[in-house]
Amino acid sequence: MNERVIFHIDVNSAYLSWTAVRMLQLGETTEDIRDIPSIIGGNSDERHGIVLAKSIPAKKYKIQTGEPVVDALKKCPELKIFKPNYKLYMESSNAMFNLLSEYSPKIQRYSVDEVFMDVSHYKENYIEKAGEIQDRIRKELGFNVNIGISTNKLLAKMASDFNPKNSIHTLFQDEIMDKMWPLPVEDLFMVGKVTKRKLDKLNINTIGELALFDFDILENIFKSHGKVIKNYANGIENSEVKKYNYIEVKGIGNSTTIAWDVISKEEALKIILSLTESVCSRLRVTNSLCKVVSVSLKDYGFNRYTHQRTISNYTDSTEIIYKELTNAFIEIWKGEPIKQIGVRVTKLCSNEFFQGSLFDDKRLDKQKALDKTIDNLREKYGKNSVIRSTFLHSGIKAINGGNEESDYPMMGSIL
DNA sequence: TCTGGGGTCCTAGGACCC
DNA sequence: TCTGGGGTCCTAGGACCC
Repeated sequence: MNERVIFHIDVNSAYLSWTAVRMLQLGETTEDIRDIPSIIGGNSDERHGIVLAKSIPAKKYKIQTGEPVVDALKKCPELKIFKPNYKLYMESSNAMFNLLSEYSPKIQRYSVDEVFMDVSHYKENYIEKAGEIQDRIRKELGFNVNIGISTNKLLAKMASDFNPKNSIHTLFQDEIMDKMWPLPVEDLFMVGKVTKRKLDKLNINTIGELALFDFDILENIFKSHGKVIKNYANGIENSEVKKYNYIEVKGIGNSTTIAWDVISKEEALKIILSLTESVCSRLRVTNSLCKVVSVSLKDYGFNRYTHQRTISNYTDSTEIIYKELTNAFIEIWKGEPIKQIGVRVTKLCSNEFFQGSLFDDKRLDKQKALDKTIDNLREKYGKNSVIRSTFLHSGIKAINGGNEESDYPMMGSIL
């Protein structure tokens, strides 16, 4: 079998870079926010905003992705904060994807700012091509990317994480020992906080130590995950670069953290309804139906619990799904103050097989027509053009959530 | 440090069937 | 009646990713 050549392209501080480029393009500023301490922060007006992306100067103040905006400001009072703009990110991501598509038909969007591509057809000149891609993205789109190169997706991804930023790195099989094995074990893809803690106990500190560790012991402790990380540490991974539109979405969900204590059933149900509205409209936009609905709650101790219910028939009806979620909520809520509420639908299928006979029921037909009409109005006049009267003066957003990023499927845990 | 929001996959236990 | 073993489905929770 011929060896493959895989690229992993990763945008350097994507959200911040894209915001910087747009501001310069619009002439809003002559200052490049990549050169000053700056962050993209979520919902800084509410209490729960966190840092989504940071500039390199901000990094010098030890500001970290994921930490509360409030804390970041303490570390650097002159920090400039910008709101996230997911529409812009999708546009930027699309522009990069289109450019990259010129180089290979086997191209997989892994997340909003990461792409895998199989470029095995560039036999000898792949390094040159990587340089060309990097230059073109910088000149035509205005931002920097890292490119990792190897024979499989895992190694390409590990390589694109290497420093410095804005660079091209290879990580072929014969380079694993030198370039990957000395790294701390938590740098390995799929080694998170919990796995790291267990590896500590085994005195496994580097990727190399994991690679050489006894397999039976790992399998005993980590079950199937043991095999995954042992293989990854040895650079073994052979999944295909999947054309992204072939991957189906497994579930659709939205959740929200509430700025106040939710202690009444009525209030909680209103929030659930607002989340249901956005989940169901996403369901209908993708021509999908669902069979399982679940509600998840987080209390103030940050304990999360979920409850799911199976519906007798596949549906995309806001009314039916909301009714099931209401029941699910009543069944689990213990009456304690709630900090976060989430709604999710799974067991999806395409609606094309369900048109006609199954919807002979006149009442269902009517509901379907109503949902469709509302979707159309919202698309035409904005999502708040039609809102339920229950939300008037409630202080709760009529439609909560949505996901501009999910116009394409997201990543899975297996590359 | 006091923690957003979107996902996927895996596991274990219970229900139910043959 | 109180006993097998295998298979599948459902549900809750946990771990990981961006």
